[in-house]
Amino acid sequence: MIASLGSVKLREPRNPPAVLAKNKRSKAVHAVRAAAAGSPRRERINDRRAVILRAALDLFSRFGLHGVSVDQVAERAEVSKSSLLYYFANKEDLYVSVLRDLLTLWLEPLRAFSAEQDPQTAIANYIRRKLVLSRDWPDASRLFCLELIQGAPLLRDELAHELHDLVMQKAEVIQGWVQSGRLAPVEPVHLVFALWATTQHYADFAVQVQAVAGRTLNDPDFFEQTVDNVQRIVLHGVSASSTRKPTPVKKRRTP
Amino acid sequence: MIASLGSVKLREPRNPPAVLAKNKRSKAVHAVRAAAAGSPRRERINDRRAVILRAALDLFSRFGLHGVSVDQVAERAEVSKSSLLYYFANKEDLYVSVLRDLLTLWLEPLRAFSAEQDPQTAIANYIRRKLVLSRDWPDASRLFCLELIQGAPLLRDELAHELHDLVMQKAEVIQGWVQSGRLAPVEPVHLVFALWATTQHYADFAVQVQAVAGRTLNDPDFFEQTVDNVQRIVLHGVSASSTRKPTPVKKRRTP
DNA sequence: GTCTATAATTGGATAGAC
DNA sequence: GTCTATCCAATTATAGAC
Repeated sequence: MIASLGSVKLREPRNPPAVLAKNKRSKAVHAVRAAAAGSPRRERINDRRAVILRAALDLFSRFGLHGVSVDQVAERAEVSKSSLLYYFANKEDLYVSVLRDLLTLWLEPLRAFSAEQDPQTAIANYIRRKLVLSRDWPDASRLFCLELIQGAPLLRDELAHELHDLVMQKAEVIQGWVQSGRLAPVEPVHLVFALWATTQHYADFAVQVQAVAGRTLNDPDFFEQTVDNVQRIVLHGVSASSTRKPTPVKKRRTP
Repeated sequence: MIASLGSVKLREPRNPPAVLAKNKRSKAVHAVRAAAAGSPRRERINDRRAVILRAALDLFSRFGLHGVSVDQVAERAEVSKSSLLYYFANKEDLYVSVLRDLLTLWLEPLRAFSAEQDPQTAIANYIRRKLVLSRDWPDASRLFCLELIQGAPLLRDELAHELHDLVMQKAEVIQGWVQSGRLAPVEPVHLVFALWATTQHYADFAVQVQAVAGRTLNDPDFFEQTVDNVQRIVLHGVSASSTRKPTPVKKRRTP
């Protein structure tokens, strides 16, 4: 099994741009594992691991577990294959290690919901935060999406517990907002799904967004336009009869 | 081609219901190759191709191009590997053949948008139609999603033309609705994205939906609840101040 | 058109030197 | 901890009989 990168990107040259950088926070994420670091030696080891994890995320998010060879990850991380297999027991261990780090990042914005907040503000903030994530870590979003689509065999347990519990807990908060009349009647889980879907879309389907809109979230103007529109749609809907702040749409180029 | 409902139920035994039928268009699509069909022999060949394509969709949508071997597709289609490779030049040819059929199906609901419609009805209908697709062909949705996430190397051209043109055309329709005051001010592409995202979510992330809500679109009650909630959110928003038809939420179990 | 056998390659994982 | 060399399983694709 397994395939070469070549077979996916048919029309592209080998050797993708060695750019990774960009993601300065990755270290923070992996610091979970670094736990009781301290000694400079530990640090170096964790750096090494972090570099490998970063490379793995980059490749797995684009080609999937089976679309990437251990060799390719090693090459991108600039370590030898054997060295990589010193840090991670095997390919799957590497893959799961990447995924675990993502789950925390992924669920973070939802945790912010709490009953005492103003629901409209909470939702507007959530949308912005999630779109920031989609902009800054699109590959994290994509890898998570890939895994979910394929039935999340490696995350099933976490989904069934951690995620389920969190959503149920927040569903109660939302339900409270509805019952107190501060939110229109809506089934909480569907609101959560709508929030996830509309925001992650811009990361997961960046290619499609680019094809259709000509821009992605990396364009600051498009980013703000997106935040604004998603907030409007979810909060006020597109129905003309809806009461809404009379925020006229600025004349914007839509390529 | 097209999918069986079976692909959602992940823990089931091999050999899904050999049902395919259902989509009579598959034959028409492959008729490209069949050229001047007609003879019963030609028909049998196309059946064979269709069975293989069906099996391929089922597997590719769950494991991706690289997660499935030609042998596995052959086994599921109940033909020998060599026989499969008689109908399709190679693995990639098979994969692309599956994808091409999907694009049409995928874009169909959007084509229905036309200026003379009432926007609210058009959007409500779109949501229902797309959710029907998500329910009945979840693996079609997923395979398309998989391909898009990975940058759609094999669909890039179609995306850049067919899809781009269609969306631009419908964006004008939406823009017209906004300008005539029949729709709240919204940037058309973002509305399109929101419609896609919220509806496909239920197919692509069926595992997550199952984990969180305890049900999927296959449950008729949950299906109607989903249609209702997505329509509300997109049309009227969740903001309590919105004018909305006073449709009280029926008391529903949310496991 | 379909099958069996097999060639040719890829890629995960390990052994063992340094 | 890191590297080179290598083993071995899995897979794509083809050859050639029927």
